[in-house]
Amino acid sequence: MNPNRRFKDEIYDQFSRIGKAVSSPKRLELLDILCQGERTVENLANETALTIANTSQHLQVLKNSRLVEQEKKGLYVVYRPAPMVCQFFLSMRKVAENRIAEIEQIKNRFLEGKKGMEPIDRNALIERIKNEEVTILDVRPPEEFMAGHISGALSVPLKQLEFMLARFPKNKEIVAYCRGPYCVLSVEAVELLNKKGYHAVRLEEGVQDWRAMGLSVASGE
Amino acid sequence: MNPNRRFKDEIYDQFSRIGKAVSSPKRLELLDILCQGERTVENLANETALTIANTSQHLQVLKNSRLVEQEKKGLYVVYRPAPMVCQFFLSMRKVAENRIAEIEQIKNRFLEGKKGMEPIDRNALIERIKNEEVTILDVRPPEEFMAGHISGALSVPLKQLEFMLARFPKNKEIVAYCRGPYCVLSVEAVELLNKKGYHAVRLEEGVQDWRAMGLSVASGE
DNA sequence: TTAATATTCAATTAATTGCTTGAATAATAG
DNA sequence: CTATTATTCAAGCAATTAATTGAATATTAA
Repeated sequence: MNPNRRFKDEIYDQFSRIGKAVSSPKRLELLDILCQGERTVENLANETALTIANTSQHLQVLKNSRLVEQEKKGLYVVYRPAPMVCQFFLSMRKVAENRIAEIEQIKNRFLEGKKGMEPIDRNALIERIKNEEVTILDVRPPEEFMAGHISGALSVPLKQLEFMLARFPKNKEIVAYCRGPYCVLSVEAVELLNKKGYHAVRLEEGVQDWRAMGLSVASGE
Repeated sequence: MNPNRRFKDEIYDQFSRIGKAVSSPKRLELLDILCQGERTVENLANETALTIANTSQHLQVLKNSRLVEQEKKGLYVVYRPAPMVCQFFLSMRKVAENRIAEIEQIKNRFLEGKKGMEPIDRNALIERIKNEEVTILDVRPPEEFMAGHISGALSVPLKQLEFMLARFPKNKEIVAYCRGPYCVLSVEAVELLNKKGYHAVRLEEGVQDWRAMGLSVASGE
């Protein structure tokens, strides 16, 4: 074969390894979760409703296409996204959200009839968050909060929200966020808060988005 | 099924449409070419060494995942990338280049023994281009030059290079570029120029990269 | 050592995909 | 109206892939 043709075939074949890795919905979900912080296989299997063996296989596909790295920690194997991968994922999500109309429809159908999920003036909300005019709750599991959270947010994992309700003044508005637009933790948090008489709204952005917008992110306690 | 689970499955399923579209090496090559400017099916088939029918099918996959748009112009159907798609492609290419070591190897093997292709000080070269200290040749087909080119470059399609040689002073260094690191037009141009006694080097960056670096791009004549 | 736990491996099945071939459609020119 | 050209459609084959199952491996704790 013509060496020029051969060269191109080989190069695009390598590029397609990345594409193949992100051509499976389950692997995309795994990547999305991993962008919140490293995880064990078992943990990822629970989050995604996959069997352990299947999760492991998907993770190995991701590893072979160099999108994730793996480290053995005692009895567990911990996976984490490779550098640049979360940016790439965001870029892919952006194309999908802008180009595929079905995504908006699915979101609307899911949020239909839920309180506090109505479209709001995003920029005004972000302004109020920056000015600390609202109480911000990070309702993800505590490890994820530790790995990185919106500056000024309180760690209130969804599971503990009900027990911690008393701490929040009823007259101050509450903004809950979690992993991003397709994570439902904050949806449930806002539902609960509104039922209990708080004025709560949901912030769709996750920490990754927040960082990508150039806003302040903290980590640790 | 649990509505939360169902929501996630539906969303990531939509995301994966983008991933599936870029999971085929041939579709990636098509996208890469389209990012240089719109093309007909026949033209794309020639560039990629695919049959017309097969090209058409790939283009329809790209269309169904909303990565390209189509317009009928007389007897021809013209395809072009949808907004944001070229940025996404660059982001994917960047991950691939940084994470997949085989790409560098394939490139080195291909360029092995060719003159003027040795690794050079990229930034110094770009500086000299910006300062117009070298003659810059855009060796792509003229339509692509029209659609966008590095400011100050001359359109010298590879096919006409031999006939236009006389125009260039032998004492001024020549820099040739084409579509990007995986396009071989500039490789062939540099080989020819060096054989004819010119001092020519290759710029790996294409117009897209040039623009992405914030440098000056012109279009038209 | 043995038992328990987390992960990976290997084999199987059903479904999907890429490519080829030849026919069908649509726009234009004579 | 007919012929030509560009593109798409439809059917079929070979190859690849996702998920399941049960067994194998590796690390730790008893």
